[in-house]
Amino acid sequence: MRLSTRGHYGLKAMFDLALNYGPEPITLKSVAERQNISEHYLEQLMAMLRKAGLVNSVRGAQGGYILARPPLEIKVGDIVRAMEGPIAPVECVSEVDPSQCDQSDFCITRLVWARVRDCIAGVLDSISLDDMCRESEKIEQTDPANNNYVKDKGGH
Amino acid sequence: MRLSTRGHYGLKAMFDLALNYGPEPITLKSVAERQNISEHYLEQLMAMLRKAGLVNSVRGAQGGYILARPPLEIKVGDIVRAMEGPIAPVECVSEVDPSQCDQSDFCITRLVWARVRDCIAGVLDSISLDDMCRESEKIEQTDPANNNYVKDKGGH
DNA sequence: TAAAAACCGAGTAAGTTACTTGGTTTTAAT
DNA sequence: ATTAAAACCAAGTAACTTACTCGGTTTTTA
Repeated sequence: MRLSTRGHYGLKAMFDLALNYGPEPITLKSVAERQNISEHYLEQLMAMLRKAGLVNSVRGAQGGYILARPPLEIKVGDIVRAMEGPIAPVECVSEVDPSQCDQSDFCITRLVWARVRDCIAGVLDSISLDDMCRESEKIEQTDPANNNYVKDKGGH
Repeated sequence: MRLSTRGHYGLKAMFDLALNYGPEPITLKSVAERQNISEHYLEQLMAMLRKAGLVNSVRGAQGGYILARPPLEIKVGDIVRAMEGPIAPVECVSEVDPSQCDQSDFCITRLVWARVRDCIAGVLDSISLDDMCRESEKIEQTDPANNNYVKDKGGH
């Protein structure tokens, strides 16, 4: 019942882009450094997020990545599905074309897994990147010592 | 976000033992046949369930397996934990000794995974094998054609 | 004593994961 | 025009996991 690092890192990276959301793109290198992820590996994950339409990229010097939509409009569920595929504790209750077994109509275990799937999807789809950013600000207020990976905001 | 077949088959097998719950042990062979699981593989899964204290075994001819407790006292969560380990979408929110990263105190993604973990555990721990048996009877009443893997109950 | 059953340990093919390596292409700044 | 910074791309790979199989031994009942 584990996520792979794709989903784990994918959310970290997207959250990083949300915390640093603005008009300018964020370099993959800086995300990788802040989030402590191998740069080349994160590149592959970013490609998946881009193909899923969750981030846009800007090529060339001063380029980088930006969220394709504002943080409020991106749900954790979108990210997890992009990185891990349809939510499905077992294949026969996959959100997308579940496989049928001969007893699927009467299978009680299947009903259990369907409930698990729905509860996971419910949680993931109820949390937006914006929710996470606001949560982060709350923590920052109670303990200003931690900067939560936000790019240097102070005057230059 | 997938269970392995261990959890999948493990629940099927336990549900089978619950449907056929009684004073006599059920042979692994019959469970394997009804549930369409490789006999030798199921043997290994049964060993895990036995070590977790969820089933008792009776050796020798006419032997087999019986639930260690009545179906009402066995939750799906017990079975999944026995087969798949502690519930943990990512390692750092494992139910059992979660690994710490340097930011765990302030990590927002971690809070998301903790919520996922709690919702999964909540569903799994709210369903007992007895619940599943009752659900099965309900379906049997609406459509008597399907026998839901229950051992032949008719007169001998 | 034979058969039925659980128990046990080792092997294994295929797939997945979490990367790394070594580039090419695009673009802004100089 | 050149340089450097960045995204983009394809392939390889070591380690691990999964889902089994194989070939037995031991226990117990009929």
